[in-house]
Amino acid sequence: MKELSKTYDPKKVEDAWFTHWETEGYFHSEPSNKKAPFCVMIPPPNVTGMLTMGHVLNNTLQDVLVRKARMQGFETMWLPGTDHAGIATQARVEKHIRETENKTRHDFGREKFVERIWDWKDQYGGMIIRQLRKLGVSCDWERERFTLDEGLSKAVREVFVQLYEKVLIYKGKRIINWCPVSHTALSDEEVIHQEKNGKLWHFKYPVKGEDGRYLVIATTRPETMLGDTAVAVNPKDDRYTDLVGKSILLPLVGREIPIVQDDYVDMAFGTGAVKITPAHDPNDYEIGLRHDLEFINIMNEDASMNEVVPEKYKGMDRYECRKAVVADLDALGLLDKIEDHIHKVGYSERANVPVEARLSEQWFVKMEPLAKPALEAVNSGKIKFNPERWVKTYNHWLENIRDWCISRQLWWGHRIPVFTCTDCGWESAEREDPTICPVCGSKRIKQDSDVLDTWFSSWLWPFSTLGWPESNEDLKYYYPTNDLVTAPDIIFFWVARMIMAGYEFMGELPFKNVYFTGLIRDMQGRKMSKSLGNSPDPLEVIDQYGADALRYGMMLIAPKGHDILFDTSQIELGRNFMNKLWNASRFVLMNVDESTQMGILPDDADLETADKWILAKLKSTIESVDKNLGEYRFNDAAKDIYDFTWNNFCDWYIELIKSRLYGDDARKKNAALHTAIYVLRNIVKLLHPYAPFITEEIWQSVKADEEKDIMVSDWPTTDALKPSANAVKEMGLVMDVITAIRTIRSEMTVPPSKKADVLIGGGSVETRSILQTQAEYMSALAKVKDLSIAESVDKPELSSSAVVGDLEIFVSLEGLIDIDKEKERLEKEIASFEGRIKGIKGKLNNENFVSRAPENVVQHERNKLANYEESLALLKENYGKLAK
RNA sequence: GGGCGCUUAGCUCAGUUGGUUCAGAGCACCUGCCUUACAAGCAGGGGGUCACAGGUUCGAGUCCUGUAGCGCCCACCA
Repeated sequence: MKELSKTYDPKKVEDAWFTHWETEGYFHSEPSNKKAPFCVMIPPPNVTGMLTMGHVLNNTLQDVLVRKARMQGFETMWLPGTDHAGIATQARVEKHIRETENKTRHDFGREKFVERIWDWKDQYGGMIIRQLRKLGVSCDWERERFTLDEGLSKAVREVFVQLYEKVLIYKGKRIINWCPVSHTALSDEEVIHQEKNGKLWHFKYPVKGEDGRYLVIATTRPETMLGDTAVAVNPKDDRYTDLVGKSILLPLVGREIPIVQDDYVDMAFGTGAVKITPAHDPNDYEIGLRHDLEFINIMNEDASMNEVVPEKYKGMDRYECRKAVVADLDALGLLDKIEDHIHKVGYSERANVPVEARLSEQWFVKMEPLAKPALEAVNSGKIKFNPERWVKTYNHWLENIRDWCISRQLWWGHRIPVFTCTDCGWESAEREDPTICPVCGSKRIKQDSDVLDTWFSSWLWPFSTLGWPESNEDLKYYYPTNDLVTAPDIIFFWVARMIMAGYEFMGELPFKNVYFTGLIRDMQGRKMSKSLGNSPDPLEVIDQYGADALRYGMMLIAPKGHDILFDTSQIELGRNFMNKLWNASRFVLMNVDESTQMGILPDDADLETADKWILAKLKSTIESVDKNLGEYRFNDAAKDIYDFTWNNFCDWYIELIKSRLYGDDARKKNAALHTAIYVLRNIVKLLHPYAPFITEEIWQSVKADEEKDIMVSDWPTTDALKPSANAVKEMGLVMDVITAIRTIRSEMTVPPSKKADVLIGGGSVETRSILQTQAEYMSALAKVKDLSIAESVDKPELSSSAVVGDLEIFVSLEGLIDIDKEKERLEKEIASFEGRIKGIKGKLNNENFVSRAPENVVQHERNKLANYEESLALLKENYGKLAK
């Protein structure tokens, strides 16, 4: 027999078990014709990433699903991997090179720089994968993929070509979101709108040919006036009717620009006159198109002013220029007024600086045709969202979907496979790099220099990782996958697009269920972030409490899809539970000897009420865990196991069997011990998906020799467990009596060492016989010396009393009873019963209740009333005896 | 401007089909215990008008309407 240490030390076992599982090949999956598949694709973390609490939550949830499925006999495959994260990774390496070598990417050139990123990736990247392993997650590590690896790159290229050929990918000159730090275009989803306190500047624009007459415009972006090519008013605005057709002499620039009419202009906002900068604002761009205006780009890639602006402003940063323009207009007497103004400013998701609207040529995916099947799949219920409310968000986005800007002016990523001939202008997207132009035969062929948005590879993840576009066994077997677990903040970036890609390229849904997690916040409700320093390092938490404690604690506080306020102290709960389980196991194992058989249930004839009771509780626990996990109620299932283990098994059952274990009757001892082992085996199995390490460790001591490791064992069933209503009822009674005695003892501060005589009177013959049978339990658990049970008993002179239903209980407390305390106790009890009785009487006196409520409900109230009244009578009687 | 969510004990939160202890858990607090599995523990206890106002119902923490506060998402008002 294996001796367990007194406190559980996760450090001693966790790494060893992980290595063992990996060596045994438990993580790996291959298509099987005997088993049904269960497949989960990890949301690939950024290759630059470090493990956060968000990852802990997300990956533990997946591991719970996966480990349970594996135990249930599915051929289970959880595919891990990382995302190349274009902007983030490139920026990281650029920073690294700037800091270590004081160089920029341009010092290297494209090819060399990309090589440097690969070097960096090999050296520092994928840290998060190693960290995930510390968490114990059971991914198929042999199948790890990277969005920029060869296979996935091939899938990306195939998809691009297909969409290009269907003209669902096109190149267009548009106003896009431009990040002035990363120097690239961004998609709409990569822009975060933040509310800011800004100003609304009112400028006087001189009307040409009308000396001293001005048109006052209002703007939040003074610096862009250098690129103004019109002023617009609403056609219905009669304040300005006479100005239409006239023009403005643009101050500081001297350009003559027209005054135009456009419905877009809101007469009620500002002055009703708007400056139009078609190259720097999406609305102005539309107006520019409608009125055939000039498009003047006044900025460089870094949002500094370019050479088309007047000399003075050239090279200025946009905000520096803003100050200068305002000052200069003021000096000219053209600043009318400045108002405070709250407005939304778009920030670059990655670089956290305001984005610039920029007119440029980019590649787009036409989304509307892809959205249709994706909408249908979710709304028909083929794909289920948990919680369901995210369907609305999903629908809203897809119903108003806009084309996806997929080109990025970066070097790190999948290069756009579009080639043009410099001689004849031929252009095409190609699966293989062409060497000569198929039209004119020229060898002067250029590939587009941009790369694709990172999400353009992520949206293929559920099938590109399985080898698509090659057809193969993996793809046939594992696709469509089962569950996707992800945070709701990437519902547009990723979830919706994966569904679209699934239907477009595979003709089928990519997964059947989506579980949206909550966001992890700190106790003040703030998002966890590096800059706030409020994000605990999961590895430190693991070091302190163990991976199981972290995982289990996290699951226990992770309600269904709500944000989570996280504090490390909450993990203590998990740690305490692991230790409790450890010690319960230790206790059971201390009683094991060579004759003990693991995994058998004793003969029915040998089972005592307590055994039947714990087995009945186990049965309902297994059922509840199954039900809750089936509904993605991870926290409820975790709580089921906790309550059963701690409250039923440890606090009651183990205490109840001690006398048998310590006694001489081998048969009784065996029944108790084997029941305890049976229950414990089921507990560790139920808990294994949540806490894989400790359960594997304990399992080794309670498994039969021929049994496999717990990770690949069978999920608990209730097949061998019979419900036992009698045992539950009987134990309930015994536990109530024990608690009543304990309460008296505690309230009278009887020292635990002191045993007391107890008299129990009243009740039915049946009740008394139950108590008589279980007398030993009461003696042991309530520290009773002599116990007498009779139909009627006389209250001992110096005693304290309690009432349990129609039973009265006297605890004889010579020398310890405090009459005043006892009086107070009973008065409180009496008041409590009187209150309850009053409530029920009120109900039963209500004619409507009696006539309209279901019979069983009414009957239940009547029973309750009768019971309470009986209890009250006994209480009053005893109180009367006390008073005299 | 639309949409979603939250409000239950001092704190963090459960509460699934309206009705069996449905007013709960953990932490914190109070009392007593190093009782040979566990002080990361054991036994007992105090503590809440379920945000507010209406409504439906025999019956509402639970369903409906409205209000307030907080939070999030989406949207081109300069």
